[in-house]
Amino acid sequence: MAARGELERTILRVLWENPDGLTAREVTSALPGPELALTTVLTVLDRLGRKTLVSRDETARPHTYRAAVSREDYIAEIMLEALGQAPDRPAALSRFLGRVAETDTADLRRLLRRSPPRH
Amino acid sequence: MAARGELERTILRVLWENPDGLTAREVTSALPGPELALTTVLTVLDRLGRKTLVSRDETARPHTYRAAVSREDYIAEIMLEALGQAPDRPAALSRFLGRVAETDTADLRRLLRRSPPRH
DNA sequence: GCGGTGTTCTACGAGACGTAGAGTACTCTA
DNA sequence: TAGAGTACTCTACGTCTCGTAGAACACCGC
Repeated sequence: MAARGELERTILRVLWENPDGLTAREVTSALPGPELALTTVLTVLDRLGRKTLVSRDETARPHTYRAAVSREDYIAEIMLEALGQAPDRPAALSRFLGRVAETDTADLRRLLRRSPPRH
Repeated sequence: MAARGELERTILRVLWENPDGLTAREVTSALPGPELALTTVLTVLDRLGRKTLVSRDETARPHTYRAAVSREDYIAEIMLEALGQAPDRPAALSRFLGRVAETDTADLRRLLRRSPPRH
């Protein structure tokens, strides 16, 4: 299940940028724009928790919230899910390659070289 | 804008599987499960049209509906959009490669070989 | 025990989506 | 060319997600 709302994604981003975790109040402060009510942020953190995208450390009293998935995993997951819908995967990959930036194809080449094919 | 609902995606899939286009009634028949009301399908086709995911030929009277985006483009678009959210694109690509099937990495190698880097 | 702060419960409005009836428009045929 | 049948549009409603936050409850330090 993915974070589909704007606020959900923004909060996830804030948590990704603070790997050590933040309190709800800190998240609130870190959010751009006019400050939201603390309860609003807590509600969204709770929803993200139900989606297992955020975990919470309840040992200390102002609980600490952390992203439960790495940003890269999250993104890779979405990409995989999209690719999984293709009946013709090579075709989808081909379109993908045709649209990514040059630097991305260069990165892909490098990455594929690093982990050579186990025949 | 992506088709987020189940029915919207299913209808898109039916249209992708019938590249010559279908009438609303034909879409209705092609849908799995108990037959929906024709108006239901027409409503969804209209919504997909507003999202520019479906086009319609109005010259003949039972209008003909077609997917306005290829399945591969649609999928590549979602993948690109996800990748675009990564501040560290190579890292995201790396995770992606680490999770795709072996056949996919093989395909990627082949595709990257076919269109060599313009240094 | 009390006051302040954090957390949970409950709620509401907006928007997307599945669903489809009522009304309107078109077209074919008698 | 008028009627019948079919297709399309308009409107609508229930459900779900999401942004938003107050009210109520729990906890901790003084």
